[in-house]
Amino acid sequence: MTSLQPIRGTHDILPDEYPRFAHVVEAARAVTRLYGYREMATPVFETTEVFARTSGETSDVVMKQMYSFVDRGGDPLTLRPEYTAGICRAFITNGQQQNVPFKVFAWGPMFRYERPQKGRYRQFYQLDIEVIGSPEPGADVEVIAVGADILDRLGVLKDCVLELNSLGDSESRAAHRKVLIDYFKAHEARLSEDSKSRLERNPLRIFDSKDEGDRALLPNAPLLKEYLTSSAQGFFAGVLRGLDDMGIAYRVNPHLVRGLDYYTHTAFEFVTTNLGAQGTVLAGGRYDGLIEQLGGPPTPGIGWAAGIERLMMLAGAPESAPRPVALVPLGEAAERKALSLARDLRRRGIAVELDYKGNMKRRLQRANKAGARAAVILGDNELAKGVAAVKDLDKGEQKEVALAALAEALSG
RNA sequence: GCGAAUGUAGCUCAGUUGGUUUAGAGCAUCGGAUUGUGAUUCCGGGGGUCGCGGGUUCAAAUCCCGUCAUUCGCCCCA
Repeated sequence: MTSLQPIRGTHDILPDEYPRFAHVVEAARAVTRLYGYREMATPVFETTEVFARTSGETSDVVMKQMYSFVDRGGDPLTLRPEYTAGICRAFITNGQQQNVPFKVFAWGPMFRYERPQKGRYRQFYQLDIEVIGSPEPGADVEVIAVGADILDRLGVLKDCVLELNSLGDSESRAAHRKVLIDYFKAHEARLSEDSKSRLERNPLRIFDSKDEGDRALLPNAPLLKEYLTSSAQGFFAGVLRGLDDMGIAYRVNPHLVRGLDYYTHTAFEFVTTNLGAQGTVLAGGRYDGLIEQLGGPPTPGIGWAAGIERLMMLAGAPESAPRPVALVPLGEAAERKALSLARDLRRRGIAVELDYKGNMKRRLQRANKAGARAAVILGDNELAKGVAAVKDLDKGEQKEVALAALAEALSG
């Protein structure tokens, strides 16, 4: 099969659409810079181990969503399904322990083998920030604030709700997990099929279930928050206090869980109802054990990821690019003169459209379509006088300008 | 992985219960009216394996089966 169809779940970003994409990245870049984050990038693929070990062997991402393959050298590799693991790997292998807190911003394509639908692709783009090496609740607050500010800059914060929860430390989670499984096991017959499979995998997920039978069991189910150690409780209280101090609105959702196993303490997501079934716009949490799992020294971390396509769907159109001027030479002498003239104007920072062929009518039509603000008409008459006819394409007014004064006349 | 809907020109769509020998429209595109002036108008041109494959029929864009893709939902997630 040599079909030219794009791979399922992939999509092209054509020039008409790209400014919206760039607008999202620019907003994130600007805000993260204000908070002292530095931009970086990592490879789009890693050894499979990097993702398998960190995301959790039983997570959906590892079990069925990874694009994995064996390369010619026989190594098992995987296209990154998320950014955090790769950045942590980079932190370790580049010896950045001396650089904590390691505050970074990154963006790029991610790959997940899923059924595509609105706001969900197999190759999609994410924004990502991480703070590695800060164990304080203040880091959680800052990371959330960065997310809120980016959403605000894009004009979508007002359509989002920040939900958060504490997943506690590993001690809290282990204790709770045990009671929770016992509780649901006792009522296993009433659980939905989905929840039965969630039981061993990620019992917390059952709290999210939409199934009637599952929901009936929830009121009496043991809540994680009752099993939080006092230090975990204190940590979460610190995060909430910081959000209050910053004036960031939130809703504590005791049922909030994350899909990746490495999260501890704070888990949060900005959700919207404007995206159909894919309500999550920006989500993340703390992952204090992750670096150690990867083979690094015990190092805390926190971060989030946001789907660029989802943000594009919510955000308004960016400001349009500066309008060019169109050069319209008539005749061979003028066409030759136009080459150097166009280059000179461009060097002075003026965007110039210059067609390679066509009569005047044709070129003016193209100038119009290119959104040009003015046409610079250059024919034998003008050349002889050392001027150009500059036509304002909005007003329709035309006047003669000396070639030497052209750049100045067009800068205004 | 599961369920449902939809695939006709570059785009948006029409195509009546299968039946008028070349499958239509608008927009877009190209050319001309106007070889030195961009809205508009007028005239004309190009562009279609009717998603793909098979089947039923005298006859299929239309009915049936399969397949691929898209969309929506479930699962899950950004």
